[in-house]
Amino acid sequence: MSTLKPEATPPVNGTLPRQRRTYAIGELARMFEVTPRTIRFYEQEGLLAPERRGQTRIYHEKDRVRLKLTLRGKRLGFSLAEIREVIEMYDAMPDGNARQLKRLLEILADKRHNMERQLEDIRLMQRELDDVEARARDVLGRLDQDPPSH
Amino acid sequence: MSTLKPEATPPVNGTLPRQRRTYAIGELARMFEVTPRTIRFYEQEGLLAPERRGQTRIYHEKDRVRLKLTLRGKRLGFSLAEIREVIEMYDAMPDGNARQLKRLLEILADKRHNMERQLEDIRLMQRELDDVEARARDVLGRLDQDPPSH
DNA sequence: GACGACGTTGACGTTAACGTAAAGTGCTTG
DNA sequence: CAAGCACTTTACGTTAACGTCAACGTCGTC
Repeated sequence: MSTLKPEATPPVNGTLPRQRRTYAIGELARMFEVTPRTIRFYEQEGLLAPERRGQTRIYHEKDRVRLKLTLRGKRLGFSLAEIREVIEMYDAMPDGNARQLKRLLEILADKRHNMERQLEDIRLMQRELDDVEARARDVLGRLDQDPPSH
Repeated sequence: MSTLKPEATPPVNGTLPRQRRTYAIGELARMFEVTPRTIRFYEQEGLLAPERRGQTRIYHEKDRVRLKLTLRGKRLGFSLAEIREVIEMYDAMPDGNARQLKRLLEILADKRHNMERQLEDIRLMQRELDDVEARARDVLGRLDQDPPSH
């Protein structure tokens, strides 16, 4: 990111520039501002399945994306178990039976509903914040022009 | 909500219709679909401070609003400690000093920033869901017209 | 070849947010 | 007045999501 290697001319082919295909656990951890412990824990919970080179874990683009999605899900209040459920069903999709797929659609509809409510919550909360901020500024202004006798 | 009491003519005065000013803990719990234990816990954590009639707690409109805001905050991923901090500062606002008020504004800005990110997260997540759903429907359709030999 | 940075596997600790169970109080209703 | 129901406090239990620590292996490099 801050290393100034000229990198020659960037490959202008149609596919993604596969310049840096793998990551070590520490790299990934710094990228997303989590600890390696967290990443290992997510693997233990079935959210990641990195390659192994001997003992050490090797993360590819796919794993990085999964981690990103996982963390986004977490910020939205989903539990790791919920996230795993979706990920597992997504992976099993191609040869999943109809029942499983319909179950997946149900789950997705549920998440969607959840996020609709969150959107509404955010709008309401933003109004509250606006309100509180206005009052605070009001009081502050009054303090400025009429400082407390104390 | 579904009780069909005629209620006489609703009071058409300017202020709020003060028909039902207080609530018992169980009532409030049912209203918000939480347990009484949760409500007591929130009190213990300094989020509520209901009146007492002898031993038992009496909740007023103000308490109900606080509980509503608290639960909304929780759905947005705020911790009870964070919520309490804002509530406390809000209560102490009228006679808060400038430093406290500025601190409050900082906190509010922070929450706001948080929610901007959440909005973005939700938009991204909704796209993911759209994508996953489309794939699922695709596979499902294929299953319908060409059932698996199994 | 010692050192430091990074990686690994257990295993136990910690925190938030309640759940649950015990034991008692107070009203009102048959 | 006994039963039942809602409320109370106290206290210990539980779960999720990691943190922390020990003990060890593996590089690169000075």
